[in-house]
Amino acid sequence: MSEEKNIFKQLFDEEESLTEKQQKIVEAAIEMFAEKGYASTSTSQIAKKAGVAEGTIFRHYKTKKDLLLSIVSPTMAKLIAPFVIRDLNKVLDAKYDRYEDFLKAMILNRQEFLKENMTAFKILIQEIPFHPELKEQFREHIAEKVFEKFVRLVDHYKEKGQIIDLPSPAVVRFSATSIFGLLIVRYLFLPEADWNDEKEIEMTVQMIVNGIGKG
Amino acid sequence: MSEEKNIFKQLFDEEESLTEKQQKIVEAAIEMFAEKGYASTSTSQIAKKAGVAEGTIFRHYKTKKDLLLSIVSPTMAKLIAPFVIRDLNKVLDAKYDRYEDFLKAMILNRQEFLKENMTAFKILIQEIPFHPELKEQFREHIAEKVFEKFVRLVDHYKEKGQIIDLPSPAVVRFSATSIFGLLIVRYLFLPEADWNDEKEIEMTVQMIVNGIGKG
Amino acid sequence: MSEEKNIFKQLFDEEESLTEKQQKIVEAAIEMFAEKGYASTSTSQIAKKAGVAEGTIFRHYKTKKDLLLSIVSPTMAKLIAPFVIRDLNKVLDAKYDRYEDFLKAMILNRQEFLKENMTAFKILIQEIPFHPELKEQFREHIAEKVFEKFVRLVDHYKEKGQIIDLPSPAVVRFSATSIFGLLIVRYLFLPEADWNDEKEIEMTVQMIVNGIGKG
Amino acid sequence: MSEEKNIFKQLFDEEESLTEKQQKIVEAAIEMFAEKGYASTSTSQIAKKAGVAEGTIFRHYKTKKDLLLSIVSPTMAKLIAPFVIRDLNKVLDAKYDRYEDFLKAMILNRQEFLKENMTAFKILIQEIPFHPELKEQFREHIAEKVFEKFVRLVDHYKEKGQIIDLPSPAVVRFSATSIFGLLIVRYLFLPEADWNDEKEIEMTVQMIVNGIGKG
DNA sequence: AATGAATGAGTGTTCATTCAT
DNA sequence: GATGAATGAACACTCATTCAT
Repeated sequence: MSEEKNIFKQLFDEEESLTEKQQKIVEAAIEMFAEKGYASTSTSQIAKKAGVAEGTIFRHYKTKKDLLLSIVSPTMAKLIAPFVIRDLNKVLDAKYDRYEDFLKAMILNRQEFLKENMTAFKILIQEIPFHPELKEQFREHIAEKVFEKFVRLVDHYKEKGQIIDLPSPAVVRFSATSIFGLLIVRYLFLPEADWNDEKEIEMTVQMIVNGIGKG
Repeated sequence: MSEEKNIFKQLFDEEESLTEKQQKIVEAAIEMFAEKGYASTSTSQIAKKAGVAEGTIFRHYKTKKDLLLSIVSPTMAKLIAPFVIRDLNKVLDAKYDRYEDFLKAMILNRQEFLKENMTAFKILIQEIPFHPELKEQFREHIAEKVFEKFVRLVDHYKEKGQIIDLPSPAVVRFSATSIFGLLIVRYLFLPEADWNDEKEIEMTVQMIVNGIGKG
Repeated sequence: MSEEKNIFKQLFDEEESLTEKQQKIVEAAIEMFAEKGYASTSTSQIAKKAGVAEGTIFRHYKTKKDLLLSIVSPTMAKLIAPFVIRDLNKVLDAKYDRYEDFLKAMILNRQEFLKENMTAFKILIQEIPFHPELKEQFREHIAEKVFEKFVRLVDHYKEKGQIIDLPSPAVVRFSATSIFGLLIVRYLFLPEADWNDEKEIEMTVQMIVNGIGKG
Repeated sequence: MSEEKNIFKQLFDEEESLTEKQQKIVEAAIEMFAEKGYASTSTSQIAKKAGVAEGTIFRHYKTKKDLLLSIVSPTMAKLIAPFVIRDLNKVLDAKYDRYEDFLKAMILNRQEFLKENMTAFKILIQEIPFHPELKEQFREHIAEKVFEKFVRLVDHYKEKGQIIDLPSPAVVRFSATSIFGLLIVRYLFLPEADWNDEKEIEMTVQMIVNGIGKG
């Protein structure tokens, strides 16, 4: 619980009190980390791109890694925020009768977020493998909390008779990789292709729910 | 075409003529690149782990990047090898009546490969974003050739009446992300979990083909 | 002469007009300079320890070295103060018939001073070798004026027949190093040992006087 | 015991296997450390003065501090070497009937050593206060072993009736500070003055012995 | 008077690469 | 073929000092 609070406190602290220079540093860092990777981006390059002195970076962020985490931790927190609200099931009951509707709503919602945080998200998934702290945050928040919530959610729709009798973890994995597959292809692999987003989502949800086989 | 030749030539060159020291260098490099990333692994660390002098690395590989490519390019080539054989369709006709069977066979086959080349594969997907040459190789070989072949393959099964009438690229994307989703979760996220591989594949193919909806 | 005035002016300036913050800065600086040395102590560390902003230090002391000198120069001045009074010989005639008595009185007096200014004294002797200004002050005030005065003083007691016929400079050096040897061992090397100060002084004076005394 | 071995192993290892560049680095470092102090000497300055690349320093010495210790530890070891030979007392019995003779011999011997290692010795005493490892070495080797040996030695001459009945530690301290007082004044304070070394030693020994001698 | 953000030169150290042996 | 000493540019980070508030 305190962990959760922490991650969200970081989130808001940062959002508000960023000085102008700090803002520029973060922007430059995001751009460069995404393009060349954290390890291959030097603080002097960030400083130059941000138009500040190199020392200024270290006045705001104790280390280069601090700067990375200040970008990537809040992104992870915001990414999973919709799933850690306390009464998710109530929302679902009230608003989404069908798993299909829930999926569609969720994809749209997260797509909106990713569209605006694509670069930070890219950094997040690129750097997770190299930083134990990130791995740990990922494990704790996503692999455990969100996954578990999602499993219960699938159970919920199973009880309603909407989902076939396969193990819920497998269903969750299948749903999740299909969704993230779409979003990653859409925003990371081929971001400049001409997409009809709504239709792609529609089709993806349809394939998840109905599969691609005939009759 | 010459690119393609290149990639395969490298593949076989390497396999055969590796001296003992070279073998040790490559092994050490694979282990460290996977763990800490290319940029964060120093040639001196590789040399130490391989038990050779630092200069020896540069006798065999002109640059550090050469060493990376000697690991990663053949891996990409081998990974997609089954899809670039000239008469894939004939094979399919002869052996796999149903898309389902093809999928199952393919997943099993690639799983076998990944199991033995997991570390190199990990490096491959981790480093692609940071190296234009790799991006280009990926684009040319996978995003174009393999994807295209896959699309024709889906068309093939569509004509047989086995696949619903959605745009083939969407179907391919869906199939591919579901499969890679499984393999990545299985081998990269949770490699030490207790998996019943055969059953997972079974279920995944079933979900791709039938979806998760009821009735 | 103007130098001398300077050194004493500083001495009193400081004593009186120190603001509260300034006091804290000086205290923090003394503590840290003694422990880690001038060069290895950063102004930011001093500021933090003093509980003031870094800029505040530079409002009171133009440079970091100014801060050092404001600590060390007055200490040197006070240390040698008893020797630069104009009519030392009269005092001696009036009060100390024997060299022995003079030595004992002097050691006791300087010991009192060192006990209370040990840390600043430590800084003084540690930093003298690295700062030309301090070397110069030392040379001018101690190596010349005080030494010369001491030589005349030994001559004085020689005339009284109390000191053997060795060159006065050698006698002075011997007396001085014996005394400072005691004080340095006592206060810098083994400050927390259990000392019987009076007895140590007694013995040291006895050894010096036996050494150079006449029958 | 193993400590002792260590310190002497360093001593000889180093003496022999120094490459030409390493020799130059050490020479440059000694010169600069003595002049400006360890903390105020930068590795780039050392490199420049030694005529090598900065990286070369770190090929031979893992850190800047390693370089310091490689200079200063052997110096301390050699300085105290004559006192840690196993059968010091036998030597004394055989060669020096009188404390006076022993003192004279020892001063001459150590003076010879200091003359040739003055700069390293200067660094040693300047840096001891700032480096816990050096403090510890000093405490262990000098403050304990050598001091203790010296005390027994004074006891030895006391039994022979040559030294007055004052506590041996005080006698040792007095002798030692008088001797080091001479050597420090001679070699550090006023190295370029015109000294009659033999006569100074003669006088100092005389004053010490008169001071603590019997009859 | 006091602050603390900003600076840019400088720090110790690591790097990929070269080359004489 | 293999070595490892040597390089100098680059690295993350710290420094004393300035100045607008």
